Amino acid sequence: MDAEDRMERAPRDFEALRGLILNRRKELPKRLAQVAVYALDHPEEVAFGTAASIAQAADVQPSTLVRFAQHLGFDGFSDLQGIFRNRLKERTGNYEERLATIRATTKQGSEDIAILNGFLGAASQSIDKLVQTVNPLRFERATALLADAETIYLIARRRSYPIAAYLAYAFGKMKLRYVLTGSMAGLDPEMLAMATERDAAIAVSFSPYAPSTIEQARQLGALGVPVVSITDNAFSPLAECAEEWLEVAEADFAGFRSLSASMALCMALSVAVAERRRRHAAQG
Amino acid sequence: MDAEDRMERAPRDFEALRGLILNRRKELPKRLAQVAVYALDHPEEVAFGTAASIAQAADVQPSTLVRFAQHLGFDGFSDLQGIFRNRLKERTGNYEERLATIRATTKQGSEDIAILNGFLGAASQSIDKLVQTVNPLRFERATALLADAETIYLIARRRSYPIAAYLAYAFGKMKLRYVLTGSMAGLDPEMLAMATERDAAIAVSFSPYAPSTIEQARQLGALGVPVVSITDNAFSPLAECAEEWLEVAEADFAGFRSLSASMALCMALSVAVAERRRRHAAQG
DNA sequence: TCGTCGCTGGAATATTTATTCCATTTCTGG
DNA sequence: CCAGAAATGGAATAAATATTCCAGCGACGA
Repeated sequence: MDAEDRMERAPRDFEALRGLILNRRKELPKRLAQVAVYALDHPEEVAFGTAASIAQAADVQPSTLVRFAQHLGFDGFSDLQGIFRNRLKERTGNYEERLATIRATTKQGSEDIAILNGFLGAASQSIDKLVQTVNPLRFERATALLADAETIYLIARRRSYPIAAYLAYAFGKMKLRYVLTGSMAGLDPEMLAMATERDAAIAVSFSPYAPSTIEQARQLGALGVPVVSITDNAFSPLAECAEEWLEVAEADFAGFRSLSASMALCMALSVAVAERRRRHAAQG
Repeated sequence: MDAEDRMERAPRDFEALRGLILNRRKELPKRLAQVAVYALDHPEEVAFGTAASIAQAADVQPSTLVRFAQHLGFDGFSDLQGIFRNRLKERTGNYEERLATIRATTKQGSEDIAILNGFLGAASQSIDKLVQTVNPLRFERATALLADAETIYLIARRRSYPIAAYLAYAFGKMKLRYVLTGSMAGLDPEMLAMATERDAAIAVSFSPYAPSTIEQARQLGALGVPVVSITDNAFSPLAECAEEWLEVAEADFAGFRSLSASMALCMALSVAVAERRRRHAAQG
């Protein structure tokens, strides 16, 4: 019975395994479900890791891995792991193949896929470019400046607004005090008027620059509030009026500029600021 | 001397290792040369196999493998095998190249720069992974589904909210009718109740899933509104309740997951939908 | 031709890694 | 609320795997 079950159930290829896990997902006990999620989320780790390392990463006991495998009809964990390894083996030769497939698909007229590939390409390119061109010194100065601030004002409109929204989320998570402008119509000037020299601001805008971003950055600058700006060009009005500025040149596809590099930069900026404050707090 | 040699010689990445083996090839004793040839010829076997299995395949003794590794400056066979495994893990386009650049920068830099490089690396990796794993068919179906909708409801909270904010911007630009949820406190249910089968929705959420996103996606699903969801995992509640779903596995740095790939995917999705409508309008 | 030195095979050992087992906890149905 | 069943954690055990060691072999120089 048991052996028979195993014969019948244990899938021998990854897709079947994936399907089986997906089906069983709901009827799986807590820890086994945890393993299921981890396994499908981190197939490489499962393929290469040891039972102990995977168990630790998935926050279960090694024995749970074995039980999970047996539950699915495998002999043991090693048996299950074999499926994950085979998948990787098979896939390795296929990378070029896959790219070719994508290209072929594109040519044979799926415009949707062409667009997707275009944007992925643009994103990839933007990040590469940022890696190459980022000025480390400026990034450090910007971080230091923001780490010293009491409250950080976030200024971004239109296309750049998602970046400010992300910064707001991250700052909130990390307990850094911030104020997001542009949320309540018409009240921004009053809110910004309360900023002091001990605060700071992040202004984000790319050509064509949103007038209100520029205006508010200038207003804060006039109050003596140090402004860190993120923009696309040394001649940007934001570069002029900011105490410190960072350049991000996003590649575009079909006239739509990527946001990927700016997003990565801002994520790094927020974490770096939090980290610096933590260090500072620990020392002082 | 011996230890010093090891320090200097043992390469830490596959390309360097390959170069080293190629250089030494001629001055290597017979059996070790045999291993060298086999290793470069069957890197997958070396990555996955055990010392015994590889030894058998290469027609040498297991101890020869250890000697080979040590000869090259590694601690032992396992150490050498690690290089082969990492290569398979990281094998994605020009990713290795990028990482090399990043590593070089990181060494000479401060912690701030390390953080920046970490996020850029994660972004890069996420995008590469999306390129490899995206399901073109699903992307097309999602596009088609959204192109047919009258109004598109955008559902995303917390970390995913910036993505919805971007979609709102893009849809606005392209004159696609949309409704962004979560803006006015408490009125979402009433707003969503007005959706019909002729509309559609995009729901975005990553683990840990925001409860209100799930709830609203389910509410719309129950009304017969087709939902396209963007999530990180086949087990995501969003994958279950959606008519069509797209998987984005974002890499993380220091526990903060990148948004770059999701962003690129959504940009592509919005443009593809607009483009499809344009085509359709031209035809019909 | 002999002795030395490095290479090699293979067994012995050490180490790592998977698996099993059982006491304890957590569910489930009455 | 209680019994019984299922699931779980963690230590004990078994299995596998890598590494070390050494005797024998073969090349090379004296």
